[in-house]
Amino acid sequence: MSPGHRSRADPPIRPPLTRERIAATALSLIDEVGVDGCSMRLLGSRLGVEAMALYHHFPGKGDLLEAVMDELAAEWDLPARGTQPPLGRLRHLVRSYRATALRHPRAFVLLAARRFQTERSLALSERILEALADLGLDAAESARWFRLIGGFASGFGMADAASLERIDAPTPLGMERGSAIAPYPHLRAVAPHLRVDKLDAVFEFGLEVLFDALAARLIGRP
Amino acid sequence: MSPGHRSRADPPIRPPLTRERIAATALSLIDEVGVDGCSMRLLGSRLGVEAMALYHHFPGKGDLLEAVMDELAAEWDLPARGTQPPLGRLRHLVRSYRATALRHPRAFVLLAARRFQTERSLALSERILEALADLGLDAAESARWFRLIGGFASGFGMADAASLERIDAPTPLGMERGSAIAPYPHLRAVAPHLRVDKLDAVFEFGLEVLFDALAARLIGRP
DNA sequence: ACCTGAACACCGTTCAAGT
DNA sequence: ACCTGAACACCGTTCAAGT
Repeated sequence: MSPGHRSRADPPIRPPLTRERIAATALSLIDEVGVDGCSMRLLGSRLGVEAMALYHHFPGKGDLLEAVMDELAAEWDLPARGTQPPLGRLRHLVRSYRATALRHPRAFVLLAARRFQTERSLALSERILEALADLGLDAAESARWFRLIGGFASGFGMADAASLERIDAPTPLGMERGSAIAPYPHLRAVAPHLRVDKLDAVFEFGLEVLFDALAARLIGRP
Repeated sequence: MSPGHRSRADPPIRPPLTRERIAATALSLIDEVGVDGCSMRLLGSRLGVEAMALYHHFPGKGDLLEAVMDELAAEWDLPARGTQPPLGRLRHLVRSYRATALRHPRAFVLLAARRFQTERSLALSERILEALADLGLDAAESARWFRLIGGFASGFGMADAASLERIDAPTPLGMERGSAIAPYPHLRAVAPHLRVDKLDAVFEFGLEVLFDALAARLIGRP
């Protein structure tokens, strides 16, 4: 027998349990069953381990979910300062953030609803503020635009996630079905333009409005 | 003894259990302990009743939370069509929606994260679309502005709610404490302008940017 | 150091029974 | 019709025990 031989009594081989592997598995489990459906016990079984083993890598479920948020943040693309002018970088950062809602509609609520202080999330904020500073905004103006852009990206992402949820969800469709909105003529007229296939165009329109307004306020500055 | 006499064996008097009273109590319980802390058992005990009694008024917890959302919606003020010009009505509607985040920071996440199809929520959407139509926008343009304004209001409200949460929460403060943001110079510089006492000013700035942009695109229309 | 098994104090929900 | 009590199938988490 070769030196690598495993007898019948050996436990089955599996990749070692690490924070990274746990968080990545948790994210794909949330993609399947949602945040509420992602229990420590179910996650453990996905990893071939008892639920309690997870507590050797995370103090509690809150910390695990924070690691999942960092997993989302790892997908962001943060362009370096020299590669593009500030407005282009801003556009790129906002698109990158919103793309998370399209890829992980069920996990996106974590970003919007929970405090969020990982290295990568702070890095995104720093890049946005850096771009605003490069445009010549002072700290008070940057704070205003930061919250405006952030509110837009977060609110838009939530709406995207909700729209994508509905596609294969068994829940009542609401707007897409005529029934609930029947007494509301304006809702009826606008509903076709809020469909899932229009999400990108509507998002790009909002981005354009915001950045046009920002650019307009920069005219005549040193 | 008077006809209204109650013998020692009578159960204690309490207001009758109705959907309305259950939903209102659930909202104030969520204000105290958050959505996750609002269990059917705890809510029942607040109402002087076993948890299972609630299932005679709501098919499940999801329906109860929808009634809580309608309770939030009942606080909105929807101005009638004749009282103000369309832009003034829009401003009023967005302020009214965002005010919910200030009054009920722990409940606000329900509005942002859950599908939401009560009469009152549809009425708010209809009023917003009515104002946009009164400005002369067609259905496709209305859909774009509806999502832009909605994303702004929703995203901003979530940020407000998160800021208010932090005040008496035992969770780490992050930005307000210097430690986590120490390596990020722009975050450090901007943090003082993101404090809770600046929320209103920052919100009004965003509102002004959005409505200026909207008004600018209406110039020269019939 | 890493994982298991049993246990504790909770959940939402079902169901038969009470009044 | 409205509410209770017991029960079921789950939770997150603690802790002593295994290797």
